[in-house]
Amino acid sequence: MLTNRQLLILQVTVDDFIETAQPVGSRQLSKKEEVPFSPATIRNEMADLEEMGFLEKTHTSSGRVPSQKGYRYYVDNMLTPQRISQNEIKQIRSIFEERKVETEQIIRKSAEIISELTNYTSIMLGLDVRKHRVKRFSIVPLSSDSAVAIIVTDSGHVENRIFSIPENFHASDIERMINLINERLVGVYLHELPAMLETVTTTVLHQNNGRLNHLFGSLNQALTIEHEDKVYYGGKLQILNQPEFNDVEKARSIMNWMDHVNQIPGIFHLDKKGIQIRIGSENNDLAMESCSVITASYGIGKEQMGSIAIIGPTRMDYRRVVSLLDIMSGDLSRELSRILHGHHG
Amino acid sequence: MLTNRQLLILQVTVDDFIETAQPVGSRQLSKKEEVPFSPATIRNEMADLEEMGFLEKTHTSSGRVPSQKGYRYYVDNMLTPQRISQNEIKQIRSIFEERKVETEQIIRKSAEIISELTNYTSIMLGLDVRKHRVKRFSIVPLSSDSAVAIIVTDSGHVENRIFSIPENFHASDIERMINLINERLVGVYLHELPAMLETVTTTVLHQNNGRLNHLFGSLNQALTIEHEDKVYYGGKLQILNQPEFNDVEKARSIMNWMDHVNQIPGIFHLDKKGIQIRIGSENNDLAMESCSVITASYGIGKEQMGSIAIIGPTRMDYRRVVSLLDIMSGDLSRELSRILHGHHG
DNA sequence: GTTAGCACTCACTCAAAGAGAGTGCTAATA
DNA sequence: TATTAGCACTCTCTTTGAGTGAGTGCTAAC
Repeated sequence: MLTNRQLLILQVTVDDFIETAQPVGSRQLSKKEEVPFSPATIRNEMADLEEMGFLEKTHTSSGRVPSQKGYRYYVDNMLTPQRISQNEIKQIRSIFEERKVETEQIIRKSAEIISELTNYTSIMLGLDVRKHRVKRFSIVPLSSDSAVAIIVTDSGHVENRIFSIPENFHASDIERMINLINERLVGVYLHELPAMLETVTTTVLHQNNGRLNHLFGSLNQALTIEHEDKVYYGGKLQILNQPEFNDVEKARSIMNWMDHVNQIPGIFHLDKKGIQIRIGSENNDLAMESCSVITASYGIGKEQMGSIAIIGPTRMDYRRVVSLLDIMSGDLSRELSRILHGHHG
Repeated sequence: MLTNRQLLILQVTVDDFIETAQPVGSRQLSKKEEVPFSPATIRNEMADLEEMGFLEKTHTSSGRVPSQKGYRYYVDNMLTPQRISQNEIKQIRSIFEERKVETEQIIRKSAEIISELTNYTSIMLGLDVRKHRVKRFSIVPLSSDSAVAIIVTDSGHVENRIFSIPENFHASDIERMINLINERLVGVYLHELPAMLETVTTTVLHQNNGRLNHLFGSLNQALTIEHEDKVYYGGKLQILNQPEFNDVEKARSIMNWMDHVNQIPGIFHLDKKGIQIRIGSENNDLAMESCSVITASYGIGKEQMGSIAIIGPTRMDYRRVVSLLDIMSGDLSRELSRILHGHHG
C-alpha cells in the first residue's frame, strides 16, 4: 500500500510527465508548491516507487518516467474528472445542432470534433448495420444474369448487393421472391437474415419450385452481411504531433495499425459498457506498445449502439480524454436513440 | 540543343539517381561501361548540364542530382518503355480472374496490386457516379416526416438519400411521385437528374398540385449528386519507405495531401487522355514539391471512365510506373466496359 | 577535343571535453 | 526518527576539432 506522500509524488510525476514529455527529476518536483518536500526526500520516495514498479528511469542518472504499471495505477486510482469548459461543451453539442437525420454524418462529425478537442486521433465505429431491421426489400434486374438486391432498414440505411441469377429466369419469379421476402422478413434483424432466408427456403419452397429455390441460394450468399465495421477517423495525423512518434518507423507502424483497426478483434467489441482504457502492451500489439487507447461505448439501456476510441501516446492526457468521452458518449446515446427509436430525452 | 554525349550523361545520371537516391559523381559515372569517358570529361559535361538547368548540386562539392527541369526533360524525351515480366502481367490480370461484377471491388483490388508492383502509393478514382444512368427509382418512407430515396443505376450502383417530407402527406402522393419519376427519368444521367426533376416539376406539376410540387423540391435538394469522388488507396504507407520522407514533417504533409486528394481540383479531372506526369512543383502544392504524380485514365473511346494515380518521390521509377500503368489502364478499360456496357474484346 | 593532375571544398564521422541535470549515499538537523 | 543538506558520481547532450573521402574546377599536357 502506498503512503499518502507516495501517492502525491506518483500523481504529480505522472501529471508532469504527461504535460512535458520529459523525465521528471526530484529537484524539479520539489519546486512545485503542491510538493512541500526537499529533493532528497523526493528522491527517496521515488526510489521506493521505482522499486515497486510504478516509475522507471530512462538511464541511470535520468529523472523518472511512469511505467505502464504506474499509468495503470494512476488511471485506476487517481483519475479525477476534468472540468470541461462551456465553450467546449458547446462545440460537442454543435454536432446535433443541424438536426441531421443521417446517422453516418453525425458519427463522422463526432469523430472530427472529439479529435479536435483532444488533439489525438479518434476512431469511431459506425452503427452496427446488423442490428438494424429490414424495412423494405427489393430487387432490380441489371442484365440477363445479374440483379441487385436492396434492403432498406428502419434506420434509413440502405444495403445493396449484386448477385447472379441462374439461367432461364422470368420476371415473375423475381416478383414472387420479392413479395415472399417482404411478406415474411420485414422486421427481421439484418444479421438474422441469412438464417431466416434459409427457413423460408425450406418451409415454403421445398415442395414448390426448384428454380426459385436455386435463386434463393444465390441471393442468400450475397446477403450474408459480414460484420464489416465501417470506421470513421478523426484527425488521423494528430498522432504524429506527439514527440514519441518522431521516428518514421514508429509513425508507420501505428498508421498501419490504425488502417487495420477494424480487423483487430477486441478494440471495439467490448463486453463492458462505459469507458475503458488500454495502456501500452495491454493493446496486445507491438506497434501499440507506446500507445494507449481509450474507448467509450454509447447506446440506450442494455443495447450498445457503437463506440468511440481515442488513440494517443501512453503519456496521453487521460483526465481530459475521459471527461470528454463521457460527455460525448452521453450526448450520442441521447441523440442517436432519439433519431433511431423516436425516444425523447 | 543537347549533344549526344550530354544526352547520354543526363540519362545515366537520372537513372542512377533514381536507383540509388545518392548524388552521382563523375568518377562513379565513368566506371559504368555505357559511359566511355574519363571523369574529367564527364565533369565538364555535367557542368554544362548544370548551367542549362538540368542538374544541380546539393552543396558545392557534391555529386549532381537531377533538377525538376532535368526530370521533365528525361520524362519527355528519354522514356523508353520497360519490359514488364509475364509474371507481373499475370498479377495484373488476376484482378479480373474471378469475373467480379462489382466495379468497386475491381477498382479496390487494382489499387492494391498496382501499389504492390510499383512499391509506391496508388490512388484510384471510383467510377464517376454521375455518368451512370437511372435504372429504377423508389422511395421508402421511414417516419411521418422523412423518407429515403433510392436510385439504382444501370451499372448496379445504388445511390440513396434521406430527405424530409412536408407535413400532411399521403402514401398515395408518394406513390404518384415514384411513378412519375420512373416513367420520365429512367435512362437519365445522374448528373442531369436535378435539372430533369426541375423540368418535370414545371411542365407536369404546375397546373396540378402544389403539395406534390413542394415534395419534389425537397427531394430535388437531396438528390443533387455532388461530384464527391470516392477514392481508393493502395499501399498508403508505401511512400514512407522512400528515404526522402524520413522526416516526420514531410511524411505528415504528404499523408495530409493524400487524405484530401479528392478535394484538390485537377488531380484526376484530366482533359487529356492517356498518361500524364506531374513533377514536383507542377503539382501546385508545397507538400508535393518533392513528389511526382503519374496519372493514367481509362475508358472506351471518348468516354473517360476513371483514373489511376501513382504517388512517389520525384526520384521515382518513371519507366516502370508508366509501363505498368499503360498495361493496367488498358486492362481496366477493357474489363469495365465489358461489365458496364456488355462490350466484348 | 580529351584527359591527367592538383588544389580545394564540403559533409560526415569520431573522439574528447565540458555543461547540465539527475542520482545514491552519508551525515547533520529538527 | 523522519527529513534534509552536501557531495561524489553518472549519464546525456552539445560543442569542437581533426581526419577521411568523395566530389569539384581549373590548368596544362596529350
